[in-house]
Amino acid sequence: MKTISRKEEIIRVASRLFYEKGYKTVSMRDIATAMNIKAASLYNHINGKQEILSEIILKLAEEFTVGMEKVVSENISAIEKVEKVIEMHVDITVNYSEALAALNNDWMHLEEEDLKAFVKMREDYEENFRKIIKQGIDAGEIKAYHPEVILFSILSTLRTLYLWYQKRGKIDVNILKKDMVSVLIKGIK
Amino acid sequence: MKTISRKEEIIRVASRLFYEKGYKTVSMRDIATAMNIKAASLYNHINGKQEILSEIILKLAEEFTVGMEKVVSENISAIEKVEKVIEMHVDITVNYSEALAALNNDWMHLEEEDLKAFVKMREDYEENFRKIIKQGIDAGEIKAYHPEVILFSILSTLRTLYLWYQKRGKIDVNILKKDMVSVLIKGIK
DNA sequence: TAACAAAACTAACGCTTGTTAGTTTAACTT
DNA sequence: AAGTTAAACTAACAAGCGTTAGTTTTGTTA
Repeated sequence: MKTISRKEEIIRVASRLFYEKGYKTVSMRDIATAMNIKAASLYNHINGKQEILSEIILKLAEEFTVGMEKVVSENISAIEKVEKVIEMHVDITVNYSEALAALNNDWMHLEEEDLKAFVKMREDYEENFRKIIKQGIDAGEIKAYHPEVILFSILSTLRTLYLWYQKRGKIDVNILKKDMVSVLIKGIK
Repeated sequence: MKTISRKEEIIRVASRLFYEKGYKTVSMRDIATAMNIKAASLYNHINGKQEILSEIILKLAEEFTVGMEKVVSENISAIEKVEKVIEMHVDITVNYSEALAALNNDWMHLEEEDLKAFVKMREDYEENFRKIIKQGIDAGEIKAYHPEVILFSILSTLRTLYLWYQKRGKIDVNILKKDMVSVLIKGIK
């Protein structure tokens, strides 16, 4: 039986607050109050505010990186790869919709080491996506728009999905996947 | 000859800093330092930090509202209306790319009155856009996906455009408009 | 040049921030 | 029941925050 540790609980509560108000606006006292303890008690479980942020963001970034690498290595067409990427985004969004806010809005508040690691992962991710699209265009599966514009359009939608997923009553995952694939793929095929 | 007032200069400098680090992270001393003056001097021109934020956001929101109402009132097809909306977004993005960061990321830090006004404008805007899409579906001009999914997909892309416009060397406005219309419209038509 | 207004300055305020040190309580293990 | 450890507590710190009051500098007009 897996019980969640106090540290994990702090991170979960912090994610929710960061989602609502942003990293800089949420104080350690805010997080503590939400857990019915005092701010100083948090330090029995974590090293500081900064650590909470990097745990949230880097763990998620890892998830995206691993997912993307898996898709890239599969022996399927470019369009199918794009579909898989979309489905991965939907899966992660559904499971971590609150943590995604920090990744999207507060990554610039990471410190030196972590910031560099995050930016690297992000760039690699985009580069992998870009390659898939180019490969699809070369194979004649995807319309020959500027790859950059296609990449931007799809990624923008996927990255903002967590906002809409929260706002409108958490639709069924499979329906959501189907809708996203439809709207995002049909336009470029 | 129109010279910009000191107040306008403060707002311009603040916009740039908010774009880079976010409203909460930027202090009045940061803004002052960027202008080579002391923080207290800012108060000769503005009433407070909060006023800077609301001037930035509400002025932009007004711009969107007016633009949308103009499009809605035109006697053209739904698809043409969507095109006009996309072009309006591109125009505003090009002219106010830094101020757009505050509107997108820091609107929740507005206070009571201003916050209510902003949310109202935003909702009205989305509702107008939604109506255009539904009208297009009814007229058979737009594919019969869920209107909400189409709305979300297009708006996400447009709202994030300011990030990409800054990152990749400020492309020519007309080319950008053409690309955006292509990618966003062809998928739903 | 004297007068005036605009816009800078210094100094300080009350408050909140993240974090630490040291102590007490609560919950298991033996 | 005694001992041990995890996790809470109180109290305080140094630094940074937005803002105010009062003063000095700067630049323009009479």
